[in-house]
This record gives sequence, C-alpha cells and structure tokens, in this order.
Amino acid sequence: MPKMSQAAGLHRASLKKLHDLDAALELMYYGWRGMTLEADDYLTKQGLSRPHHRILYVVARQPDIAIGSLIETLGISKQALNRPLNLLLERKLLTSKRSSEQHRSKLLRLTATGQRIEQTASDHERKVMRDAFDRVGTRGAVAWMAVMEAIADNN
Amino acid sequence: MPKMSQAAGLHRASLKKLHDLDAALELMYYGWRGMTLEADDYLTKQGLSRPHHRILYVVARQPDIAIGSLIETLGISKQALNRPLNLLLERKLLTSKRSSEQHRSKLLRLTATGQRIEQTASDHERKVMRDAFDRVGTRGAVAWMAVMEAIADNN
DNA sequence: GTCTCAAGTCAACATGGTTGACATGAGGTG
DNA sequence: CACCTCATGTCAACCATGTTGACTTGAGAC
Repeated sequence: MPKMSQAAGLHRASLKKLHDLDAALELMYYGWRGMTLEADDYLTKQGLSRPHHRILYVVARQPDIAIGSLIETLGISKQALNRPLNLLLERKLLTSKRSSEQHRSKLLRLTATGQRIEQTASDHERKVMRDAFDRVGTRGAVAWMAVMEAIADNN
Repeated sequence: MPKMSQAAGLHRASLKKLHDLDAALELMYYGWRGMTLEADDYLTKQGLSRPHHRILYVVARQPDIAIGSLIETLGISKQALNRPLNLLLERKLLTSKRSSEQHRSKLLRLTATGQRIEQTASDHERKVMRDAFDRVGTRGAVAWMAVMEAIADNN
C-alpha cells in the first residue's frame, strides 16, 4: 500500500480554459477524486484498496457469484483478480464454497465483517453523493444522472 | 503500454442496488470510463497514455510553466513526472528552456505537434461531454456541473 | 567559495495490470 | 475406467505508474 500523501497538493488547479468544455473535463477528473478520496483513506487504513472494494461491492450485490462471472463483471483477468481475492478470503471478508448443482464453480459471499467493510467504504462514497445531491435538489440530481448515463453509454 | 483489451467485457454490469445511491456510484465509475475511453485509445496509438495527456493538458493551459509548478499541479512526485516528461521532450511534443529572469527554472511549452496531440486527445473527451450535454439541454448541463463541483470540493 | 534551490537521476520497492503456460479438480461421456 | 471439457488456481515474465530516499548538477546569491 503506498503512503498516499492524500490530497496534499490536490486543490483543484485553476487552469486557463482553452475550450468551452474544459471545465467539464476537469470536473469529471476532480469529481471522481472527490468521490473516492475518503473511501480510499478508509480502505487504506484497513490494508485494502480500490480493487478490493470493487470485489466486495460486486459480491455484496450479487451473492453466490461465481469467480468467472466476477472476472467478467470487473473486466480484469483472472490473474489480476487472484491476489486481491485471495487476500479477502484469507482475511475472511469473503467465503467461497462449491455450488451444489454446479460443482465446478465456486460461489462467493461476504462474511459479516466483509459486509461491514463494504458498507462503510461505500457509505463514504454515498455520503459525498448525497451531500452533493442535497445541494442541488431532486431535479439537479436527476439531470446529473441523465448526463452520466449518456456519458457511460457512450460506446 | 498495456494491450488494453478496451471495453471488451465492459458493458455496465447490472448489479442489484442495495442502496438508493448505488446507481450514482456506478454512474460515476462508468462515466469516468466512458469519457476517457476513446481518448485513451487514441493516446495508446500514439504510444502515450493518461499521464502524458495530463502533462500536455496542463502545459497547454499554462505555457511556460516551471517543472516545480507542474509537479504541484499534477500532484505527483518529481520522480514520477520524470519518465513521461522526458518522453514528451524526446518526442518533441514539449520544449524546455531556462527562464531569462529565473534562470534556475525551466519553462515548458508545447510544440506544434504537442499541441495537435493534446487537442486531439482532449477533443475526444470533449466530444463525449458535448454529446451528453446536447441530450439534456443547457439546464441539465448546468445542473451536472453544479453537482460535480459539490463533489469535487468535498474536501 | 560557499550556500541555496530547482532540477535531474538512480535505486529499491509496491501495486495493479497484462500474456502465456500449465496444473488441478469435478462432471460428463464413451 | 479412460478421456474430454471446463472452471478454477498458480507460476513466471513483463509493463506502467506511482512511492521514498539519497545523491548530483547547475545557476544565482552572498
């Protein structure tokens, strides 16, 4: 785990805007950072990091997910999944067991501790979102989601 | 440069939502991906990547920036800056010269080629934003910026 | 000449990815 | 039983991006 001087010199730089949409680009960058900053701090204290959280997040929302599905959902290789997943199993934040029908697959689930950590980390992120939404009202929140959906589905 | 199978299995996974704001968390994640996807593809073809683009982006908007300021703006160590910066100098996308008053500092500027590449990469990102904003109108765009500002300034 | 300070460089390390190759373990089929 | 398939697990090599720490270089200032 890197030391993560964390937000040390990370006040949004005020750069000259060459184009209309430069502000939007920068907001996306700092928005992502802003949302994940506290969660990452918390995870670091737990000896975990973003990939671990991603695993916990997915498993929390799809209990008994097989490893292959998890790999596909996360969009990384099984080798890349291997280390963080094993750490989570060793730490008993996750359990794996063979399926009764599909004995080939291993099914993953959160333990109580894993649930707690996933929830705390995600809570940090949700809090940031909630505070932001509170400032702009429901209509603003709806508009934000519409924009983000358009961007996300940009393929 | 990693091969970047790029969006291979990266259609937004549809996970069960445990909380109200889970959708927002996922939108932030996929939004960031969506905005940077095409730019990253382009950069990869140029043998560059995100850190190089970040450098070009900042220097484009702050010509004659000193290396120390650049380090501060980017929020990384000088050692981390070193490699991508040297690549950009070797490729002549950037020039550096000593300041006339502040002979200690080196000032960075984009070359014509550097400008072209910075612009093309940023154009990809701006296009994604423009398309999204077009779909939701000015009011939606303004609301999006307000939310993102609230998130970004969340310190 | 010496001090300061920006910049440059080198080594060691951590992390999060990638491919490729191969091993293991469980079911299904001949 | 022997064999094939398929999910999983593991090993090695590699790359990119970052970190600290330690040291050098080069220019100005005193």
